[in-house]
Amino acid sequence: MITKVLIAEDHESANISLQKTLEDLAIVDTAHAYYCDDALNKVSIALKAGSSFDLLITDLYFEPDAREQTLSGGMELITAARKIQPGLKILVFSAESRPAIIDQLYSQLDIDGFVRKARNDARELKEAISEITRHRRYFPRHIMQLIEKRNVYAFSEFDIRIITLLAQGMLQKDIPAHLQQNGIKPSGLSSIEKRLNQMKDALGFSKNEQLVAYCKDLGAI
Amino acid sequence: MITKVLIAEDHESANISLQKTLEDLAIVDTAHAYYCDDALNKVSIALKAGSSFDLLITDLYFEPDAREQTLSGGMELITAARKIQPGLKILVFSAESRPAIIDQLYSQLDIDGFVRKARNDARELKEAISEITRHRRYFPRHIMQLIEKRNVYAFSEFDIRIITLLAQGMLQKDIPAHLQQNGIKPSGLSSIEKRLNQMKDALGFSKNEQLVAYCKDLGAI
DNA sequence: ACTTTTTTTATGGGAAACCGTAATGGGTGA
DNA sequence: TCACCCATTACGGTTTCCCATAAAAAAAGT
Repeated sequence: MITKVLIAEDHESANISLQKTLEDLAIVDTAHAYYCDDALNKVSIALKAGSSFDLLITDLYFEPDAREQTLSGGMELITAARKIQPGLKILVFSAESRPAIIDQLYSQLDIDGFVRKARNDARELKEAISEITRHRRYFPRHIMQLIEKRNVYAFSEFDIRIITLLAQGMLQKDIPAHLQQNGIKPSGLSSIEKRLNQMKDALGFSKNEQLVAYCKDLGAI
Repeated sequence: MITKVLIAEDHESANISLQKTLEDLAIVDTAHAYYCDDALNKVSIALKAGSSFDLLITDLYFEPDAREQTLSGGMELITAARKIQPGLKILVFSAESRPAIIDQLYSQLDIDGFVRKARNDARELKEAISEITRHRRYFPRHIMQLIEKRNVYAFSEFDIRIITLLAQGMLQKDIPAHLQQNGIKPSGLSSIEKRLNQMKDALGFSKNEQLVAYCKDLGAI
């Protein structure tokens, strides 16, 4: 059963609606954190006091301000929180829509649910919490579709590296030297051209600009 | 005095927190619209019934779904609503942070206030409504700073057009023909090169890929 | 150990992009 | 009308990219 919930969210308004939604579910034991570091602290303190949180609802991106933070965002918070309390359930509530990012949350950070800030987000939040209470993960169909849409082409580390360098303005002809310096191989110019051609071919593109735009949309770079 | 408020916002959660915030201000006569067209309808109906709204709180961007809409977003809604009820006060509540857009809201659409979905947005909403009640416009300092901080390059329609075409894979040398077909001038290849160079120079870039990536990050394309 | 296959790297010709300069054309004022 | 200014366009040389082919290296198979 989920009774004690921590909300990590910098937007005051989102915080308010989350609290209201939890009230509707008869969950009244809630704590709020407007900064990642605060959130981690509260998890730690509650754990030591023997009254640990059952669920952490967190955003992904926190706007930086004057207060210096060690945790840069929701992903780091999730990793850090799970480190000190492995069983903690985690529900991400964010406006993020890029498939690569959401996929990473499920596959690498092993979160229990993701609700996108969108049309019916309050209703979805209730569904998600209800699922998590039953020790199930929340995988709504439209989120799955979003993730699967990514499987058009599977970018490798190498692919991303090349496209990132291009997006940063590096000349194609200068990439081999850069790869060699970082001990990455293959590093030949022909290999880079070949890889780019394969990607463009698979996606029906003809120019590198298209690859950059596509990867930006996906959140791959 | 502001007593009757219409909220146009597709996010259920944002809607909830707005309602809560208005309740705190003892404003209980509120209506909600999850679509722009609905919002305009409600403004129109209330006006005809002699019980018009005092204030419209609206988001800028509404996610398209199955329901076909004539109004594409908050900006069009504002224009349309002011057309049928010129005196309507308008407060924009959005995550938008691009200076050029916010500036446009104040200077062209003549809105009464803008609150960005951010850290202290609920508090700011109360301040804004309080100001608007006194028939003053809400121009907090940090919003003004955002607008004035226009050191970032202001892309023109022409710029965006060119970069969009590049991101879609069109060859630079083929762009002049395309522009001529659409009756856009200048259309010379040199003019396009010049514009691209100006943009790259202003942003410290050297390659078109950087421009594409930058515009994707900005949401300009 | 040797051959076969695959991957990586090198090379050269042609296309596109880049960059400076010159020519063209349209508007403004004397 | 003419001269002038500005924006736009045209042109030529250089660099980078693109693409096909060949050589070299590495991996796999016998």
